[in-house]
Amino acid sequence: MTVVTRFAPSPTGFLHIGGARTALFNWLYARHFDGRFVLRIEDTDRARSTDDAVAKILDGLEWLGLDWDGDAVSQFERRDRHAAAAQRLLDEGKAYLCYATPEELAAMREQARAEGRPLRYDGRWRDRDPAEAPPGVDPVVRLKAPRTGQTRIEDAVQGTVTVENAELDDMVLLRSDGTPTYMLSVVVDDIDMGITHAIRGDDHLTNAFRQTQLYDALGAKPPVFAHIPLIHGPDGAKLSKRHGALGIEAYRDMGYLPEALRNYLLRLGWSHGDDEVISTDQAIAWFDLDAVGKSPARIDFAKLENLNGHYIREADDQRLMALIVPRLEQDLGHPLDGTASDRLRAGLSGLKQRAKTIVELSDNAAFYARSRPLVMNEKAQALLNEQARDLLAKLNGPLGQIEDWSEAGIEAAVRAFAEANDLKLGKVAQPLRAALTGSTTSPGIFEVAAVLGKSETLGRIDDAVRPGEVG
RNA sequence: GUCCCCUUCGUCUAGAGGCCUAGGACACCGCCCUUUCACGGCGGCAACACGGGUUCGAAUCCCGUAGGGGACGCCA
Repeated sequence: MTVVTRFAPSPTGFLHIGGARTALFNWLYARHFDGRFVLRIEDTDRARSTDDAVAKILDGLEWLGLDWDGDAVSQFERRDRHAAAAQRLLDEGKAYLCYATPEELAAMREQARAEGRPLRYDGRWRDRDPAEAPPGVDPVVRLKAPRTGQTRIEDAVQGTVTVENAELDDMVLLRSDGTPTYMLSVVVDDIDMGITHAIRGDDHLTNAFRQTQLYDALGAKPPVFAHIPLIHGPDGAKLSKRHGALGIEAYRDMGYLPEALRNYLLRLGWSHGDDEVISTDQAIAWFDLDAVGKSPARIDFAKLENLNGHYIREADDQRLMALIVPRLEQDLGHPLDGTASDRLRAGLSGLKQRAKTIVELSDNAAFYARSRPLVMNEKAQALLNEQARDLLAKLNGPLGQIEDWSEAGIEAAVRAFAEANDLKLGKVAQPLRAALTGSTTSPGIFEVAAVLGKSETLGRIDDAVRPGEVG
C-alpha cells in the first residue's frame, strides 16, 4: 500500500514553526516510503480563512523546500461531499438533530464547571422526538456516539491510548447553517484522499478519539495516527508570538537558510543516534516515526544559528550572492556597480566563514560594497588614534611600492614593515583593518586588501590618516 | 474542574535490565591555532524529577507523588 500523508493547515494566519515541522515530518515520511504528500487547506471556517494566509502558507512550504504532490485541496470546496456524509449518517440513524442553542450549551458548560463535572454536551436531543423541536431553531447534526465501552487509538508515536466513551460527547457534524465542521471534514477528506498516515501536532490527540468514532460510524478504517509533541518557547511555556511562533517568512528574513531550518526542526523531537548535521537526503533515507520522541521540545535559537552557520559555509557562492546583494542594495540605497560585485564575489569565501545568518553575512560584506570615505564604527575609531594614523601614513609608502598586489605579496610587505619598525604584526594589522573595513573584525586583512585592489586600499588608508579632511 | 499525555546536563537528545564511574550536539568556561573575528583542535562544567517496589542487578520494568503540557467550541 502506498503511503499517503498530508499537511492540513488552516489558513487563519501564517505558517508557524510548529506547522512547518509537522509539514516536514509528513513530507519526510512520504518521501521515505516513496509515497505521496498532499496538501489540504482547512478553510471551513469562512470567517477566519483568508486567501492571503493560503498564499503565505504555500510560499512558506515552497521556501522550505517541501513540495507537495498534486494541487492543494480546498476543504471548503468539498463541503457538499461532507454534508452528504452527514446526511447518510442521519439516514442510518447514526446521527441526530440537536436543537440546543449556543446559549443553552454555554449555560450547560458553565454549570458543569461550577459543579466540577466534565464539560460536555449532555445528549439531551439524542433520543428525543424531532416533533418536539422548538420553533425557529435551526438544528445542528450530531453524531450518535457510543456511550459505553472505550475508544482506543494505536498511535505511532504515543503508543496505545485509550479513553472511556463516556468521556466523549456527541460531536457536531453539521452546524445549524448546514456547513460541515472540522471534525466531519477531516475524516471524510482523509478517507476520500486515501490518507494512510495522519502525522500532526499532539494537540490533536484527543480529536483522534472522536474521529475514530466517526470512522467507525462511516464504516471506514482510520489512518495510522502519529501525534508529535508540540514545540515550546525557550521558557517552556506554549510557543507564543514573542518566542518564535513567527511566520516561516520571518525566519527567512532573519537570515536563516531553509536547509538549516529543516535540519534544526528535524532534530527537534527526532533523532538518529548521535547525528546532528543531517542532509535532507539522509533525512529521507533515515526518517521514521519510531524515532520520534514523546515529550515537547523547546526552541533554541543558538543551536539553529550554529547549524545555519554550518550551512552558510557549505553554501554555493553564487547562491549567497543572490541572497546578500538585494539586502546590500537596500542598505546602500542604490544598485551595486560592477566593481562592488566583483569585490563581493572575491571576498565571499572569507566572509562566509564568519557569518551565522545571511543578515550577518550581508552586514559583514558591506565594507566591500561601500564607497569612500568609509564610516568607522566606534571601536575602529578608537583604534585609529594619532599613533595608529602615523603608522598607517608610513605604511602607505611600502604598500605603494608593491608590484605583486596579491595576498602573499601584501603580507610580505606588511610583515617586513612591522619588522623594520620593531612592531608586532597586530600593531600594524589592526589599524590597517580599521582603515580598510571601518571595523575591528573582518576576514584576513591581506585578503581584504588584495580584494579591494591597490588604489582603493591606498585611498582608504589616506582617508583614515586624514579623517577630518575628507568630505 | 474532568480526561489524556509527558519528565536524562541550561537546551536538543543517545540510552530499549548489566556495555553507564550515563554518550553526543548547542550554549558556557579554559587552552591551542592566530593580524581581528570566525572556523578548527584539545580540555572543562553540567543530567537519569522524587518516593516506593520487582530483580543478583534499573536511567531502562511496575506503582505512587510532584511538576509540566494538551484537550474539553455550531475554531481548526
